[in-house]
Amino acid sequence: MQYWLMKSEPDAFGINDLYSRPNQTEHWDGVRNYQARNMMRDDMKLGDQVFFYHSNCDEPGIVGIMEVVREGYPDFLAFDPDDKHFDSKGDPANPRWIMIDVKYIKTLSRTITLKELKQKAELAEFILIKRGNRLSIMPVTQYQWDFILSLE
DNA sequence: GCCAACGTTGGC
DNA sequence: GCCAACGTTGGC
Repeated sequence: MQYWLMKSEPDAFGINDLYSRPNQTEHWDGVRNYQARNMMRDDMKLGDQVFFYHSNCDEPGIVGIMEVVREGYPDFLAFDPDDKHFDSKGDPANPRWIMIDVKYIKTLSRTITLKELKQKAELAEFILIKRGNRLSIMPVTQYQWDFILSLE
C-alpha cells in the first residue's frame, strides 16, 4: 500500500464536502497536470491512503485522511463543454484526463499546518515543502506519513 | 490582491 | 527544438 497527498481548495471542495457526499465518496476530478494525471493513472491503487490538504486558504495544511476506492478512469468533465475543466481537444476514444474515487476516512483532530510542516527537519525531503512545488498530487513515504500523524 | 514559480502553447 | 508569451497555482 502506498501513501499520497492531494490538494484541494476548501472553498471549492473541502473535507467537509467529502464527508457530506453519498457513501462519503466522491470522484477527484479536474486534475489537468500530466504528472498528477500519471500518478492517478498508473500508481494510485485501491486501499491507498491519502492526506486531504487544504490549499489557498487561511490555514493551508493537512486536515484529514481518505482512501482510494476506485482506480483511474476517464475524467468525464473533460468532455462537458459547460464545465470549467472542459478540454476542447478531448477525445472520448482516447481520454487524456483521469480521475479516481476517494472515500472519507477521518478528519484530524486539528489541522497540521504547512507552516508547521516546514519547520520539521524530518520532512526536509517532503515534496510538499520543496520550494516552488505546485503538484496537486504527490507521493508520501511511509516515514513521512507516520511522522506527520505523530504530530496530531 | 500580489507575485514567484512553473507548466503549456505556439511561432519560428 | 528553442524560447517568449501566457496561464495557473498557491503562499503570503
